[in-house]
Amino acid sequence: MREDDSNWFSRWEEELPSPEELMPISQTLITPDLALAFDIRNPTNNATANTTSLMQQNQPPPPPPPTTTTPSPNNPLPPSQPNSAEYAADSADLGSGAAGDEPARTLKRPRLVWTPQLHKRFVDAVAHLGIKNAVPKTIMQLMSVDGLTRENVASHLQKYRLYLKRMQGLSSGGAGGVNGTGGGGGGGLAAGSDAATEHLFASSPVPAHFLHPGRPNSDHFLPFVPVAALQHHHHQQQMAAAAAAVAHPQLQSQYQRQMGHFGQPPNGQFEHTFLARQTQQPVHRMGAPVHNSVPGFAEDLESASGNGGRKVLTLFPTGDD
DNA sequence: GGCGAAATAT
DNA sequence: AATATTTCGC
Repeated sequence: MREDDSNWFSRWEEELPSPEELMPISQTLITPDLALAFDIRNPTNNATANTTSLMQQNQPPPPPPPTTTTPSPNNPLPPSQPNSAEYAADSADLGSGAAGDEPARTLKRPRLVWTPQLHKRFVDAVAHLGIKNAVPKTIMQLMSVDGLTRENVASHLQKYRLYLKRMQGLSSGGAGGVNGTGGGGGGGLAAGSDAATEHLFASSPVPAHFLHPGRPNSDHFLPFVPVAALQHHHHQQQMAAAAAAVAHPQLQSQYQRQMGHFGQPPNGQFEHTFLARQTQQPVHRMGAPVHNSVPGFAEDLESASGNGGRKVLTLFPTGDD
């Protein structure tokens, strides 16, 4: 594993664009697409920007093993392949036409789509941190998913906690009907109010100790190794750029330029090429270097039951989710 | 300023 | 419906 890491890292290093390319003018420290991907607001900011470029245009290289607060992480989350966050194309920047002139300032990140993969990584992270240390910031760091913000995690975490709470109620108390919905959990789930949540959350197993508020996690082992963890590394910054590009067609040219740079040709499945109702997309399927066994992920366009027309994109691993 | 929970917005 | 954002108390 370690070898692999250094391996991809070397290549990653080699193929880095020259600083000049990424830093054309004094003010722009990073390319717009990267800025977008990293949630870095408009470089036209004053103050901090002009000091000394602490900011790097480079992706924070290999996920720094957060040995900080981790209790005794014998096996920290597999740094493996930090999934890139996928975004739904919301855009539709109607009306104001802000996109034209003053882009960066009013630019909004696209909505994060919590794919089962992403959620799984989330769960793994929480599992390894232990409930106590599992706060948005640390979770986010552990996940090391590019483009993922603290708020993304916080929002998701909030939902997830509610989910866990419900599960607890069902598994332990039960009888009294702690929740008004009363209905099933784990498998059946009839709860009307927040049944929808189930689908996503049910896609990843909930580590046992999550359900027991009492004791600290005695076992911090991976429930199971995520398929993505087996091999394939690199590709991260491309993903980030790509994700951004999905929602912002105008950036595509730059995005492609980037792709040219890192130029990892598409040979994988995985990370579907997902585009909302954008007019057209240049074939941008970047793949993980999925080699032999890894089945990868299949794409599934499923129209939600009772939901006319709306396409829900569900990434599901053909392996073990 | 981060966290968490609830309310509210998109 | 699924996320994001805001608000508020800590």
